[in-house]
Amino acid sequence: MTDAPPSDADRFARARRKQSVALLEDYVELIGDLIAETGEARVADIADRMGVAQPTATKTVARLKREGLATSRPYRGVFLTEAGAALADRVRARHRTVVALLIAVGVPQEAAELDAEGIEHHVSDRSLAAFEAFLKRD
Amino acid sequence: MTDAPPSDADRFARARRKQSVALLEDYVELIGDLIAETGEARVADIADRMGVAQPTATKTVARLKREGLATSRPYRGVFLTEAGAALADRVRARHRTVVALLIAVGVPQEAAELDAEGIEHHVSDRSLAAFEAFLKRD
DNA sequence: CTCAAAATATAGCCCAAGCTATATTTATTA
DNA sequence: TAATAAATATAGCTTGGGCTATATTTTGAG
Repeated sequence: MTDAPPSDADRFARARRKQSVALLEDYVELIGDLIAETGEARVADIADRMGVAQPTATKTVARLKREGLATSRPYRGVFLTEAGAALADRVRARHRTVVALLIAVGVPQEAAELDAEGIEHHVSDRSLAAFEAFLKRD
Repeated sequence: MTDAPPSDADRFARARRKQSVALLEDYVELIGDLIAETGEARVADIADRMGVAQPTATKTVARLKREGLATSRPYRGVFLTEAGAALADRVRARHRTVVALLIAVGVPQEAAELDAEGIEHHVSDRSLAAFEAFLKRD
């Protein structure tokens, strides 16, 4: 009996854990985007694109550094570590797949892009694989 | 130009708002379930099913009361207001639809039930309608 | 009916994530 | 190059949602 069905408490705990990394995923993806677009990720731009005040972005970047996902020096731009860059790639790919899946089942594009922002963080690898298989069908 | 495409900041802000009501939705649905199953919703049972400590459940119930979703008297069970019961019904229906949609696109049942717990809170009415239409197809 | 057990409430702590206001540093321009 | 503007950091506050420890109330057994 090593795999009894997960209890409600297990499911809720899992959703809480996913939520706690969601913000880190968003920041890492955004930093990767900014570097790709403009060559650097400045705190002011991160704050602007995330829709938060600048000190909020500074604080979250500090958390990214604690978690080994980013580096930065005072008054300078933010960079991703290897782990951060790898996470950004995975998050970006997953985001695209979620949007495509939503559109494939009939969700209008704008709603798909809005909803994907919250949904993506809760899509497990198993679900992601299923989404990809579904999108490849004829 | 009343409907320019939502900015990144808009999308993130929207996801943050959805997240802030997610916990209330879960509690309200659970309280409805407990009342249906056992005739009453006790704080200890809520805490157990949510997988949190009892004072955490007490505090969240207080927030439900502030938001007009539940009522309770000291040392007594928790009840839903009309608004709370209506929300519980909507949440329960949406949860079922999300699980069914995930299974319909090929997600294994267990993964579908786990992932739905986090996904459901970010599914807009437009997406929900699309899911229902998709599930009704031949 | 009393008293012990169970349930609930309260106090007080932590951390994350938001904010405003202000200090500090870097960059630009006159 | 000195002064100003822009960017970043820091301080300190709020709220939400966790926790443990403990007080209080209700319930149920003898």
